[in-house]
Amino acid sequence: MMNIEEKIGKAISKVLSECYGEIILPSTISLQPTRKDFEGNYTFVTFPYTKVARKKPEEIGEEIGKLLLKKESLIEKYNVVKGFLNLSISQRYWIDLLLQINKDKKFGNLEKNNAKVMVEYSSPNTNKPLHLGHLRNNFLGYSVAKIMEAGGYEVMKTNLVNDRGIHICKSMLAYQKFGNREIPSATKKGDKLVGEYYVKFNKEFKVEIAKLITILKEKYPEKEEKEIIKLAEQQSNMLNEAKAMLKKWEEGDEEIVGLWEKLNNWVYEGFEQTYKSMGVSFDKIYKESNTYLLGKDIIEEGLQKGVFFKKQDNSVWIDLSADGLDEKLVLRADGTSVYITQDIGTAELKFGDFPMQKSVYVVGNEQDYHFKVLKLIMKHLGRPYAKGIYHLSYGMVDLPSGKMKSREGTVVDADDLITEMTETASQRTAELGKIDGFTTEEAKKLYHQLAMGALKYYLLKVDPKKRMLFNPADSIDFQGNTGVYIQYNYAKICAIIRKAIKDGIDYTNVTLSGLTTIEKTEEELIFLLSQYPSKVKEAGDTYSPALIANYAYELSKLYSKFYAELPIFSEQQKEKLFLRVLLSATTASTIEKAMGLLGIEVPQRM
RNA sequence: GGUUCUGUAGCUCAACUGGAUAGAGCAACUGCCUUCUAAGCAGUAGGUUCCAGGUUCGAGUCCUGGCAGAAUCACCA
Repeated sequence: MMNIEEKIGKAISKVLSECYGEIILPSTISLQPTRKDFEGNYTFVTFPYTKVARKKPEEIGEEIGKLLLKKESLIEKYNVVKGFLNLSISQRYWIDLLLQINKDKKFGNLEKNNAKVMVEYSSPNTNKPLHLGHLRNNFLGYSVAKIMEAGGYEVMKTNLVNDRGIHICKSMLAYQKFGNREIPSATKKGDKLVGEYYVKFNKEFKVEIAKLITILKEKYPEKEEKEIIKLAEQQSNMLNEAKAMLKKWEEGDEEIVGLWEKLNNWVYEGFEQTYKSMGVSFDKIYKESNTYLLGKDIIEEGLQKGVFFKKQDNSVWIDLSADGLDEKLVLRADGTSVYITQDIGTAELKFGDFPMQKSVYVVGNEQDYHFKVLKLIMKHLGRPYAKGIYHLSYGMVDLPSGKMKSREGTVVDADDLITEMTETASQRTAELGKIDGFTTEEAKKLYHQLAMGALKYYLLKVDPKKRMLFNPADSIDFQGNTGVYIQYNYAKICAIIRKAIKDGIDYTNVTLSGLTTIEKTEEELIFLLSQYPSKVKEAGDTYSPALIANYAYELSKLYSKFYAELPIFSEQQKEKLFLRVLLSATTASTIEKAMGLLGIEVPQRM
């Protein structure tokens, strides 16, 4: 099926070339949907051609419009307002288009493009539970993966777990000191338990540091605050013990590794539950404990290639001043890795596992610099996948009180938030008296769907790179521009379909051959439905679930208008009735697909 | 201080990549449940798109210079 926009574009380009003797490529022609307040479906802007044509924009519009009317049978009418040529497509075209869309089972799934993309997201630390910021990350990552899949890519979702390092040792140490053999329970998941010990460490550490600072200040009244703090940290038993623990872990000390495995497994079990309730999943999990030594061989390679250079102290650097950045350390003087060393190695590992054209990293915007550097380094090393590295950078979710700090325990916990939302969904549903005929199981499922719908939509409808404010005091809305609104429209359509089936209306095999005119709202709805594939493409090209979210809302809103405006089952003309049921069904399946790309389930009833 | 990102209605966000009179939701106000689900529909009100220049037929969008906020510029990850 040839895209109508392409078709019109070609026709316009031909007509333009004929009239004004200059070759104008179809690709340069911009065709836009006509604004609501004007008659027509597509608008062609004639301003840019005044120079070539040596005519007024209105005249060009008239001239082109007249010729198009003659040459392109799909175009039925036109009108010109200033430099805008508005074209009306025949209503029969829209009816045929709807029939086509409905038959196309893969509508919205773009053709396979034989390219692979890896999406890394979530990437939690095993010393603290998942919080609101992770929710944004996980929903974004999962959704982008889905969108790329629909865009024709072969997708691999990965999760790089940060399961080692000094921060992990901190919770291990606190557990060792104060744990009393506590184990996870029904009321306290493993990740929560370990997270508590991380907070405990920091609390104790703070007390110790405060004491040390007082003593040191007396001892060295001449020293500056900064120096005192540094000294205090050097003398801190807590910190030194944690460091010693890390060293033992790296040496493979049995007891420490055992403790590490025990705590981490608790955390994984906890995460597993949270991921499940979030509805996200991964195809492959990488652990930093396996990757943290990678990358050194590539540093060696880079040295030989002259991409990197050694300083006198033997530390290895890359000079990125030609790229507008500065020098960056890639290996310490003692030969140990830094963060970027591992990421270089991991990038290579990933490409070996899954030779992808694109590699998406869903990571917060505080790491913009890091990923810029990573991409440049891979480029200088001549890696084929360097070009495809894309940092999907998203803004932090702030609280009214400011930034969330796990260290101090001032975070909105993911599990708590989900529970709370489910609670709200249950209350709202009860208030509206909408649980008639639901079993307890079904009701429970619905509450979860609604809660997650509201939450995911809330986090995904905003442009990823914008930071957002979350106020726990006013809960996430269930009315207006929300996930629940979209789910509600879907459920309403499901009721229509159920009724149609019950009444024996077979709308799936109709030709609607007697129908020549449709209502304005119906036309608009078909038009919007036809836009779905290009939205999928655009969302994939820009890695933006927000586009899909906004589309799903617009579609629901327009359907809602249609639903209120036009009768379905009381319609006397049979073919109109069929058309409306068909339109409803197509809208429902498109809503379901779009929401699926966001990772949001839609209920049959609510 | 350098770099990057952000700034649109009281609040939360859009705006088809430079197009027509900048659109939605929340909050406020007015109607609409005896008709397919009112978690809804229709409407009213709300704007110097941070400021100042520039580019052109045309700027929220592009360029320059400011202002405000955030992140980053760690041999932390």
